[in-house]
Amino acid sequence: MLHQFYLYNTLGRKKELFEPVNPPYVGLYVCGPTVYSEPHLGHVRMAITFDILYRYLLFMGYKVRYVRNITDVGHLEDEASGEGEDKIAKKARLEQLEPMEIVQKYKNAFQQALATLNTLPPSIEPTASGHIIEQQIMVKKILDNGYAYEINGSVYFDINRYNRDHTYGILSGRKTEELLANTRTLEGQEEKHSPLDFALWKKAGPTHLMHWPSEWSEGFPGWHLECSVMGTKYLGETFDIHGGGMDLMFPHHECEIAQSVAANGKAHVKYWMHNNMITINGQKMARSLNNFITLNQLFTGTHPKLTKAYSPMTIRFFVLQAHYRSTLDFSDDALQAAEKGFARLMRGIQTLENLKPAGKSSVDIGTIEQNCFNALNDDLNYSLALSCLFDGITLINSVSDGKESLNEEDINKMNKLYHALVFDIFGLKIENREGETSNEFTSGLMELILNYRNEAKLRKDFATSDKIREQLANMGVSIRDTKDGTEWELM
RNA sequence: GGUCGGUUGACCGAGUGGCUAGGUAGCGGUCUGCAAAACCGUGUACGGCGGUUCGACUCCGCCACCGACCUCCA
Repeated sequence: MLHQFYLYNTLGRKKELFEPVNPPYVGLYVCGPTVYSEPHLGHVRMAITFDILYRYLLFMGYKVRYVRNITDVGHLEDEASGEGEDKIAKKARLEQLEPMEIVQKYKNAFQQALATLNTLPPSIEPTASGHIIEQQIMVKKILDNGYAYEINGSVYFDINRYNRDHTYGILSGRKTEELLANTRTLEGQEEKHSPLDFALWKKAGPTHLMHWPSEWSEGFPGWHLECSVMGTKYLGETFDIHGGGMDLMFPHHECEIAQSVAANGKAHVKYWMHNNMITINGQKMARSLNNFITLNQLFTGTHPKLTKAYSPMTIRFFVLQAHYRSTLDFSDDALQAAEKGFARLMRGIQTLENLKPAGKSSVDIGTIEQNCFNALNDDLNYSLALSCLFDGITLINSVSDGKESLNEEDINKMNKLYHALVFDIFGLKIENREGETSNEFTSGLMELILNYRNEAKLRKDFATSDKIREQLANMGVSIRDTKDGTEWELM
């Protein structure tokens, strides 16, 4: 199948045909989490969006190297708090732990949470602290090229100098003059020639815990350096796709571009992709706004805004329902709707797997497949593709009800399509509770119980059969009588 | 204030110059001993005001409101 895959490039603000720099290889770099607190719903949007992109690229036959960094060298703390203190260091002192202990703890939490959500692990998950030398080399390169200056052991990027040869702001559409007009006067900025200049290397204060030696000072790398460095180290000086949340567009990604151009003479990224935020009551869900819901709270239902626990696949389905460039508003109602929608999809696939073939098909299957891939090829519109799959689910159910028919070939095609889309590309999976439903002992018991119930039904002893059903329900087992027997599942 | 984006039915949320998005909930029906599931039917949805057009929710203009970014943030 020929895939004309279009991606919305933030650089240029329009959809462009995706053509890898060096086919069939694709380099994908995504800004990962800063690991100093629990993973929350906001992180999930990023992880799932780019997981689906990664899976779809693989599906199309590309050889993809997916790099997602872990920021373990904390960025500067809010300057208002004084010393430009390293965030990770600050938290570490509060909890009386080594900084690297914090990093390890939340890194583990992230990796585990993302695995639970069935995201594929990146090919490389580099850390900023593991690339201090490379970052220093890049600082040196930028200094050598004349786009930075050293002062008091710190090195700053020189925006004015850069603007003589290039243009700062091409990604976010910002103009230097306008930025300057709106600059706030912040403390600790006297060293900079211009307020827009940003640190490439920062001398560590006496209270600063995370620091490394360098030719300029004992210090730490600037906010934006790690991504420029690790992206080009593992994917080349110019690679295909760089992703991240919209809130990183400026200044983070803008600075990345400037750094790469200043160091290597060319931009390092062909397609910039930005996912939108998850909102709660219309406002961005973020650590800094303190309105976030952690994944743990979602999985256990322990948050005032939640009426119950939601499974990882429900969360994934929830995220899947909105296009990645739209905001997605969180609510308990929306999650309940997602939970039921996901169950319907999974039941439909089960029905599809058990469909009896007819001599000929009464409907055309081809349009469903066509619609699904048209949607995905149009800027990864997975929410539209999902709605196409639901059209197919209605069809599948109709066939199961005997109102429509499909021949064997079409049933096989449908099976292939649904498995490719739902499991391989969307990354959903059937959630059966390990150890609860999938052992022989349990299924033996259930068969025994349901047999007794069916015998009661045959005797028209509905009082008994209903009592069994009720008691099973109390234990969390729901049952459904079908023409082929009785099905059961854990609620 | 600047830049960018949004405003869709009870809720979440796609999309298009004329044809049902989809999911969830509701209502009516079919099936079933009942329930569940499933199927069928059903709701004068597109912020306001103008304009372009044979026709606009979809294009243009103005206005209102909301949000993101401009400071670490997915």
